[in-house]
Amino acid sequence: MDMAQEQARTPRTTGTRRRLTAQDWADAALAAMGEGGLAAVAVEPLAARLGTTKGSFYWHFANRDALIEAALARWEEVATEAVITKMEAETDPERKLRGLLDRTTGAAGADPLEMSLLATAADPRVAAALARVTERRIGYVAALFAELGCSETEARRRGLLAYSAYLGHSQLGHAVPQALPAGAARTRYLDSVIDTLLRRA
Amino acid sequence: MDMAQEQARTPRTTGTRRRLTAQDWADAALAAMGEGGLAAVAVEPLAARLGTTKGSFYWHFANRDALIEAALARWEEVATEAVITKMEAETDPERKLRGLLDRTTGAAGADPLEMSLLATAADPRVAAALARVTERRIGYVAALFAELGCSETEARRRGLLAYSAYLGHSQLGHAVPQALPAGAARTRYLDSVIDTLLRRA
DNA sequence: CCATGTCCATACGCTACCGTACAGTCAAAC
DNA sequence: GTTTGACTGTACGGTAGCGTATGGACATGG
Repeated sequence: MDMAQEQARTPRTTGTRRRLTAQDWADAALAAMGEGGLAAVAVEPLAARLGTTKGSFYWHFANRDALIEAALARWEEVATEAVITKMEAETDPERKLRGLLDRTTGAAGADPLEMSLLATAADPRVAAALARVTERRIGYVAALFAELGCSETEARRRGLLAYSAYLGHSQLGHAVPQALPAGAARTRYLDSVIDTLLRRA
Repeated sequence: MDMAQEQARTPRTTGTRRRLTAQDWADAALAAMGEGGLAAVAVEPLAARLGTTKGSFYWHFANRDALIEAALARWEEVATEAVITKMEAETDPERKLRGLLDRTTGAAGADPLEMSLLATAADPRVAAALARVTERRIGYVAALFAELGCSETEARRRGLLAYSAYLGHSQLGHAVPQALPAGAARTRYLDSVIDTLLRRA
């Protein structure tokens, strides 16, 4: 998700050259990670991209690891709630599900950052963040199925299947987009998926 | 998947210290990639792991890129057909599907190498290999649904959904295994998934 | 106007890895 | 037994990135 929303958090020194905050670095780290994986979270390249130098970085962080940790914390805080809270405008659970699927399989659905994180689960910090976010999401979807009349275990099953399908779809959108239907076919496909998931709810 | 099957391809010098082939390097590269991603495909560490030195490597390959290319080619050749050919023992398409799901969501389902490759789709060579393998697999599953009486487009849709679910499941198995049911619950879950995917076939 | 604390720039040493050069080894062919 | 060619070891130079040290710059409060 959309980072860099509140840009005027520091007094914002007149107009010469703005000073950076730790969050600026964390956001840049997430962006880099989305593009080139964890390995791309490298201090010097990031500094270049931010138009500054390592001197700045090592003021805000003890080392590269601290940056990674901060970036993960920021992601965790933002990644889950972003979509879910937007969905809460709707009340009908079926429409919520549909909205979720639409939103998460759209352009932003193939979020390269999440793909990177999933591929970096060997790192225990990443794994921990992923575990929390995943549980939150699956739980949310399962709750929707429960609202639609499924038993607890059935709701969990369907939530898991739905979330798996979403993850796989994202992977495909990211790595093999030509395998996915586009345009009108995409809509028909999503309809059919919803239909399959909801049948005999 | 399972490499190093034919180990006696070279005359296999008596018993002192065996010499390496290009394939040995390619297999080692795939192994390393499964563990640490593309970045872990590094000549010197691989040499150490193989108990040799760079001198050997640069005899067999022009450079690191050539190794990566060879490793991808080897993966592509092996990854798709392995499971599919095993499935062909069965004749009933529904049982084939079930077998596929069982096999691919088992222990080997969370193949870290595939996860790594999916995360490295930014590399055009990786993307090309993935595209071919993915198309082959989805096509195969879609053909099964067609055998079960689906129309062409419906079969493709279900094949895509099934493959997406498989990919997502693999991701979860790899990154957040505790989110997946285990033991008997796993069997019940897979049953329910098959059931969902096949309904009104 | 100076002092102080915050933030950044620059220079440095260190390590890991890439790729090259070249000398050495060792089995097989003759 | 020598030669030959496939293979390996070692030493070297180059680059990228980490982390440290230290000296500014610059705003703000005294």
